[in-house]
Amino acid sequence: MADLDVAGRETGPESELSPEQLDRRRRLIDAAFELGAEGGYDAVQMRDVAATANMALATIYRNFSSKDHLLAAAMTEWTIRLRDRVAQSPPKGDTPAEQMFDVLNRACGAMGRQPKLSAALVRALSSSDVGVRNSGAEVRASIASMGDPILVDLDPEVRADILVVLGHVWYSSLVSWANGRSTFDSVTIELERACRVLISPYQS
Amino acid sequence: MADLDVAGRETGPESELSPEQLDRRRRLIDAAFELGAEGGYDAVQMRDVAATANMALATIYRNFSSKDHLLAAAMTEWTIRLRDRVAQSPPKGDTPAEQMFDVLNRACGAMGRQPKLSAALVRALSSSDVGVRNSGAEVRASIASMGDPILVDLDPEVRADILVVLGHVWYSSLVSWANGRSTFDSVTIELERACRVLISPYQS
DNA sequence: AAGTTTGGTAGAACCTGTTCTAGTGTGCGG
DNA sequence: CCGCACACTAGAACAGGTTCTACCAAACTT
Repeated sequence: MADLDVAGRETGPESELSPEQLDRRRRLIDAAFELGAEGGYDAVQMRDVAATANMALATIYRNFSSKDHLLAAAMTEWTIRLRDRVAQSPPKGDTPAEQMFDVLNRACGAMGRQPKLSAALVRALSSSDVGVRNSGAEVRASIASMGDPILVDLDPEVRADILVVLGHVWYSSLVSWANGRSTFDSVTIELERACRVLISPYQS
Repeated sequence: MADLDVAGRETGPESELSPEQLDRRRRLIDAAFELGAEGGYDAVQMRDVAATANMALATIYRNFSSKDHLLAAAMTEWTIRLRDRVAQSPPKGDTPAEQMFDVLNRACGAMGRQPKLSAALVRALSSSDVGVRNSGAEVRASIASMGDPILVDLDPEVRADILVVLGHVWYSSLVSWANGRSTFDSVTIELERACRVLISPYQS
């Protein structure tokens, strides 16, 4: 276990975690969801998380390196659920640009329905905490994987470039929104704009 | 002055600020630059800023609503200086995509030479503090204004869309870097990629 | 000139994320 | 059975951003 610190445990082999530890982790993430849904980022206070999850404050820090790490782990879970749900129904729209927008917008729609929680999770994603790194990468990978099938007809390199740029737009506009600098509608607008200007010119 | 709180003062008429106040503001931003250049975001501690600027802690909060607001104001200044410097020499490159990349990359190059300071400023930009809003918008406007002349031949709407998307990429990759999630090189790579995939297809 | 307003100062106090201390089981190799 | 390692706990302690208290001085009012 020498190569697994509290931050790395997140990505380490699951088998390293005992059932009790998995249960604690679950309770912690659920507590984060609960408090975040009610009052957003500021309401996710570590003492309250500990109380809600019925464990000692110090125990949280045995599982997560920081508040942001905990929230980012919650974000990872949420994103994976989202991706699976989005993947169930085929994208609407006649052109790849429209389809891509539909997929991204559906994913964001779920966030719009839980604004306080989503804003809290997104805010955590832009923390400099080391434990957050992997979560951020996983979230991005989920986003990319939602869009990948839509662009199958494009040159692989161009496709990858487009997806990466879309990831940037997705992240940047969500952070703007999560920090209260723009309305949720503007996230939609930015995504639509990006899909249009990025994908349309490549349509054969 | 009823419509000017501590956050709004930033954008209010300059005439509202007395010379003494302007001097204090100057000393504060300079202190932020100094401490940030030495030790990055964490080293910009409000008690130290106060000491460096030779004023009381509470006085800082009369001029800026938060640490992040102070750093964001510093970022605004820095960006304006940067823009003016970049505007002096014409962009290198044969195509608009290359020229745009050259401009953005020169701007980022200056940041690479002051990594701790730049990272501190960028980190502040993603704060949810209300005072930061305007600074963020101004920074973005500066970025857009650097690129605007390069794309004169494009349809104005497309041009605006491209600049906005580039702004997202710029912001997103810088935040990644500032939070230690990627190297500075990757900022360059992301910008190059975005310019290529966004602009090339629109070249007449 | 007295009063009021404005902005400054020193320093304590407060809040919340994070860490530390000391002590309590619990499982396990010997 | 002993001792040890390890995860957990309660609660104190610490750190740094932010706010509060009490006080002061210059400028403006009348």
